[in-house]
Amino acid sequence: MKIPPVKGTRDFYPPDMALRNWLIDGWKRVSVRNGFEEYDGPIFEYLKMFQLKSGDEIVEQLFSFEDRGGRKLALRPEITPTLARMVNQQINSLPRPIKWFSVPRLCRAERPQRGRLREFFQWNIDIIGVDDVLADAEVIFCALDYLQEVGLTPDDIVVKISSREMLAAILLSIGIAEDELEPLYALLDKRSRLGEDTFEEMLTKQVSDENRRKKILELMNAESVEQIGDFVELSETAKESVDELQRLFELLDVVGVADFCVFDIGVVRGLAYYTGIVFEIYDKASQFRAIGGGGRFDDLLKQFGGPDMPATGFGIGDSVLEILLREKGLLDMVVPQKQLDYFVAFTDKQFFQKAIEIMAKLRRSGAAANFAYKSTTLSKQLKQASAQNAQKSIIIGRELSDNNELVIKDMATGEQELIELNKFFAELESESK
RNA sequence: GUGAAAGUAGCUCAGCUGGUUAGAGCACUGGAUUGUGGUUCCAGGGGUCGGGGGUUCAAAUCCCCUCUUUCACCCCA
Repeated sequence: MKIPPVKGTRDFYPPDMALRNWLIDGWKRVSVRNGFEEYDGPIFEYLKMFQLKSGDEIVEQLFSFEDRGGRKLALRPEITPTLARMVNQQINSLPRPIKWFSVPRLCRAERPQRGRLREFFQWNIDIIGVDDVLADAEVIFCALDYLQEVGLTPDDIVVKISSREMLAAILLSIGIAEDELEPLYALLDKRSRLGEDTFEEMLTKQVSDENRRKKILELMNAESVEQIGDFVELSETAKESVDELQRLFELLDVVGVADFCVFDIGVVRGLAYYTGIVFEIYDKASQFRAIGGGGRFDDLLKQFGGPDMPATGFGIGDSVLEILLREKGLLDMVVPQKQLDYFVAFTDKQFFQKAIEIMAKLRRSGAAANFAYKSTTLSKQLKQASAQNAQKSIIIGRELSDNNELVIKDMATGEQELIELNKFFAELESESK
């Protein structure tokens, strides 16, 4: 019986695995140089943890199950609730600010499509305990630090930034009721995809007052933070949020990533727990779905039974990123599959034992070494050496039996040199130290 | 979850107005090459044509169901 792979999952063959590791190693390296420490949690949690604060969207996409003790569990669709749980558990002993990152494997029971799978990896970084917008700037910088490192430029990607807090303050100040906010967020989020007429039509359904409607439509035209005040009169709280956004853009300019960043009032985000600054990263042509996104979730820790502590962070998934990088040609030269330092070949059966002895010695001293299982011609063995990307081949033959010498062949240049056996290993030892 | 299109070798695809043992390129294995590889040449393995059912003398080809993928909704990594 042939069993197919499960819908929306991927098999990682060695070349795929090499790429995945390259991607994830990059995430980790950049996280560390930005001052973040790695953490991880379990791949499943109590179902109710995700039902609590993530919002309906995520809950609908949960893979959930019951264990033998009747516990209702779910595979994690995101790691932020786990982060909140973990931080809360040790909050009194953790030095602030808490700057943590993780590369969790996540599962969501969505309908699979290009760039959207049922199992994927996500790079998350979070700063907990800093309410200053400086933390939001740092988080955005960190994401862009990585994206730039892999070769993406402002011509390729854009970070769209807004503030939920500001949007709420403005909407409230023009007379929108508190309970009307959520559905309105959803509509505003969709605006760019709907087209002007449809958007106005749907807005009319939600906001009956024509005056308010007009103000919202005007507000949508704001192309920069500075312009917002031109379209609507700002309340005191709205003004504070606008100032905060303005400061964020100044900071992004100071750290040199302003070229990537734009203000976009349409960015609201689906997860329910976002409170302040929110952002999403897209390819410039808007050809693919969002590469990543994030924002402030100042209430989450408290909602999970912890202290009132501000937090901000982002997530970037592996699948859209990979599609984008491939399209931009940035994966072409990446990722050598197999890196072998030495391939040990022998010219005659009589040298076989010596060959595996030397191969074992190479491995013990830290070099990656392989050899041919079958005793075949030297030609065949060198062919294998090439196929395995060996940097050098060691040929064991009469030179060894006559003069105790190895033939070292550089596979890139084809050049060969003779070196005395003990001298070779002495040099190898000193290199590894 | 809703709507639409596609599924032929490991990969990219040809064949499809139904008709002899289903093809190519790349990849893979072996040989040409008895002490020198990445090139070339030759040969070989590999497919119940996504799966199941139906129509027919005859199905990769037509019909139905199902699975998977892709696209659009939905939403976002």
